[in-house]
Amino acid sequence: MNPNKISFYLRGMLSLTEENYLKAIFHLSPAGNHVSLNELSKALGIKMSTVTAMMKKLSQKGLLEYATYKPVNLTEQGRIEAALVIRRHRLTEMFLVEVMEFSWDQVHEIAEQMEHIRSSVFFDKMDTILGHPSTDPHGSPIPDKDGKIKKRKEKMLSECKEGDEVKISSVRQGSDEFLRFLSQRKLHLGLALTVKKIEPFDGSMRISIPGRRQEFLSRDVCEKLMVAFS
Amino acid sequence: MNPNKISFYLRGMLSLTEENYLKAIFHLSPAGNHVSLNELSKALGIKMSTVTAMMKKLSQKGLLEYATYKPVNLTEQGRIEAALVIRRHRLTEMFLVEVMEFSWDQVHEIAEQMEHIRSSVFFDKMDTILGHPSTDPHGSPIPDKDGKIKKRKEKMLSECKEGDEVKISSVRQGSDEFLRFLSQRKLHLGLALTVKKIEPFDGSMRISIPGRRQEFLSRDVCEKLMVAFS
DNA sequence: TAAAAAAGTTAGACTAATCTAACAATTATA
DNA sequence: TATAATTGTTAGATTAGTCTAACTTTTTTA
Repeated sequence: MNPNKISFYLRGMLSLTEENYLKAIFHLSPAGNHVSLNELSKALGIKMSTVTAMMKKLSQKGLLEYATYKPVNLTEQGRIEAALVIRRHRLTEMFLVEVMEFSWDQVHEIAEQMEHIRSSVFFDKMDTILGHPSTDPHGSPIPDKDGKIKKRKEKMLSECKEGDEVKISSVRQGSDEFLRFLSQRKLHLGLALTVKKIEPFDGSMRISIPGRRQEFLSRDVCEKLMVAFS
Repeated sequence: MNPNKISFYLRGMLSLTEENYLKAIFHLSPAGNHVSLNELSKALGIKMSTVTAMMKKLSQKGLLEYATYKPVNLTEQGRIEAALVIRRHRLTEMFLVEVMEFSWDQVHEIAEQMEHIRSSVFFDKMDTILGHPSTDPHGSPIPDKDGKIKKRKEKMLSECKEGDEVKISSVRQGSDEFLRFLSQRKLHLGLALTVKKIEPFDGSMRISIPGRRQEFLSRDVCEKLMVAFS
């Protein structure tokens, strides 16, 4: 066997591809609900037939529960493995932003590759350098070394009611375009805001931010911004 | 195609595996001489039949020159590609040591994986942070962005000190007799060796060569062997 | 509820990278 | 130089991950 490949299969015996499937399932249902193969297929950009085959394999390995014509869900072990991939991804993003001074819209692609690096010392070192951060640059929680994730009580901004005082805690669906928009409007993580008015006909919001004029956000934006009560 | 894989084939269209072959050939003959498939097979830990197949493929891609039963050598393009892999490897090693404070013996394995990351900004950033270093932590030169490598000054083996890890880079005064001696002792160009002990009274050396027993070389021999830091 | 649409499965094929085993060419050596 | 050892090649098989195409099951909808 290629010695370069050996290291790829030591920890947990998961291939890069398998890790990506687990991660995708986790992201499609962070709460641990069942995920349809169709969703998964679309999320990964891989044909359903291939996904079916992989589900059998991962089920065989005890990482998820699968029965024909049924949606899948991760086993405890599968969730842990997925969470560890996400841990590496988010630690990397944090490292890229905090230590290497990348902007937060540049880091995803790189982290996508680095998350598969086989070296626990490497990620441990990042963790230490960063002072054991609890979230990544987008505000998403970083799972701990056992794959446990602290639940944050956050919700979509669109679920808030008038008068709520909240802080932007994370961003759902962080496409480059959206991140650029946020940056342009100076809507950064941790920003405190108050919901002033919700337009009933289109769900858009008028919000106030200390030191600024009131601003409007479309329902679309409100559904992508996650907030927590401060 | 798997979108995760797409990014793997953008730059230069080389797979991780192909990059590893090019790198290995380069390391076996930094000076650009021919490399036998047997050497390559051993260096990579891959069976000769597989190596033969890959040589055809890389030759097809214009990265090396290959004819059946003949040793190979890299084309200009092949050398550049190899040098760029090595650039990424060495920049990474330097970064791991200088910025992340790893010790020099921990970094190789990690760099081995990071060198294949597809992101020029990532390595550019490392380069900037490190202040455009010219060598890695082991003293090996870092190729520039065009794959050009500064010629290293070689010196007589006799000028080395204990602990130096060098490669035989050339031979001074190549009398037939001396060349025969070298061949008999299997001291060929490119051979990596470590200076273990220098006898103060006669300048003879005890050296170690991977995979062999320690050997002794007289001062005479040490003055005729030119070496470079690998 | 029957027909249509969507989701899921199976079979068969392909590619990259590997292997083993048999054979061929080259090089070293007795 | 004949023979042995080493090096290199070819053919055929394997594995992981992917695909297309035909088919089946489940879900939606008219």
